[in-house]
Amino acid sequence: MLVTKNLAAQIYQQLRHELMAGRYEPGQKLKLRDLAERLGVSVTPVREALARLVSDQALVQIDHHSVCVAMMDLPRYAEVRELRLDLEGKAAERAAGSATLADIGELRLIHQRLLDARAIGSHTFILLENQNFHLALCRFAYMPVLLHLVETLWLLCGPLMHGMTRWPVEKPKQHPHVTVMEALEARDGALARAAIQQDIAMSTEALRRYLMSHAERPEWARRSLRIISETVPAVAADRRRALAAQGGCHLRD
Amino acid sequence: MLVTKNLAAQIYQQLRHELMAGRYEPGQKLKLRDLAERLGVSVTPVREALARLVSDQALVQIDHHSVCVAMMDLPRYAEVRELRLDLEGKAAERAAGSATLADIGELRLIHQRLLDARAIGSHTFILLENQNFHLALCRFAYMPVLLHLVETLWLLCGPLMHGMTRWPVEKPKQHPHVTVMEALEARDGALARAAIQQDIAMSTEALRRYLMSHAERPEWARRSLRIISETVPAVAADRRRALAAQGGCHLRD
DNA sequence: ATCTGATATATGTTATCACAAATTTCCAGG
DNA sequence: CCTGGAAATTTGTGATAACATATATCAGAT
Repeated sequence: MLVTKNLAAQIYQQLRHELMAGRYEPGQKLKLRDLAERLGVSVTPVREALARLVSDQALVQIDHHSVCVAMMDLPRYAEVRELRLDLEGKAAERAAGSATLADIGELRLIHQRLLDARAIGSHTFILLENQNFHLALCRFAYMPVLLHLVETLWLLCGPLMHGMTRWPVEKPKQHPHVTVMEALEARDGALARAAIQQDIAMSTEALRRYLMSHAERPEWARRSLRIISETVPAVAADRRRALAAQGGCHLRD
Repeated sequence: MLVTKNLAAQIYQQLRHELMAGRYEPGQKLKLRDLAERLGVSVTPVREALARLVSDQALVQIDHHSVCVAMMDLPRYAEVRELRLDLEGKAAERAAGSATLADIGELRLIHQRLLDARAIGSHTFILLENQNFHLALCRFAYMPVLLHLVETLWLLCGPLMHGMTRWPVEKPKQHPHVTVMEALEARDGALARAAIQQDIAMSTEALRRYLMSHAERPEWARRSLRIISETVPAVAADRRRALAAQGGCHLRD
């Protein structure tokens, strides 16, 4: 088994993690040669990595030639929140039936690290371990496609955390994560769903307030909010024409 | 306004549409120079396009150096089906409140083309217009993130349609699409959701049977089913170490 | 002093080349 | 005829160069 993948994949992973960790500012332009120089490689693999992140919608094409970190406004964030409630709720419910004891142990470890990070006041690590907890929970549902969708959502709102210095210190009787883990042990799907949804609702409220206070953005970056779909309706006609021209044949080697 | 985007983006769009239309066989290897020659360009933009499709999980890295069309087995397809029921159901419900008369008119046009295609027995166009209907419905919910997720799911199961020559000729009193459009006019979200879910359930049943009859796949392609997540747990430790090494500083220019 | 236009710099795009790794081909040996 | 291994071909990877376009800089005119 080879541990080192190609350069482009490594760079993609690194940028993806940095994006999810909120290390780039929304609207920030990413320059090819700058990144290449910083990473000590040529522009070719960097281009490939950026292209993949555009596909992930973590970056957006701003004007046919330069890319920037995706922006988010209030309506879009509300949408991400709603979808996270649905999808992570479903994952939690499913995980209650599929998570092994080892899985639950891993969740406990992650949550302990989260508590440690909170104890020393490290916001970076609080964010990171919180993300780890949510993604691990989705992993333990053993639904790879669902996990992919949830990762997409986390990647989307990662840049929002940029510059975030406070994390809500919830004061319920018990941290929702603990309730989730108890529910998994008890194989109580409904409780697991409710608990993770409460956690999402609480933590996203903080981000929502943060987003409202930073509502104004660079004027040119506003456009990135309009980019919504890869299959634009305008090309549908051309698609049909192209398909008709080529008939029903398949492009097998 | 410039109509021509760069080569890599054009190729990405073309391959994406071809994938969604089922013009490639699951497990089929895609060779860089073959594609480049067929498209009349050099390998560089093709590489970028393929990289994006790997991010979309429409293609998978098979052994660190070659990519093939993503495979799907029965459990994974069940997952896609379940997620489609949820997400497209939500979109339909939302669209009932947000779709304009023009939007409903567009749906009617698409459905008419679907009927035309069925009349002449063109399976390619039946598939295409059916896909158009579902994606347009999601578009009219005006939830761009949700639309992106649903497109991801359609892209994932596009290759399954490869070589599909029959489409279920449902015989309910009324085509579910018609019920959807009526529900949108009546602003009845619950009905719209139920109707599109019935449509999904009916049409996916045919694909499920098709998948069962083609269960056996090239041996080496089986591996592609194991590739599930970009943020593998193994790298979590290194991530934390890297973050710690760089402190809390941000990578602003 | 400000605006305008030209030049210069920066930046994205794409083809080509050199290299490495994998696959295939083909020949020798059994 | 089959098998093993070496050579040849194929295929992906990544750097570089040439080019196009956008942005910045600066000089000159009003």
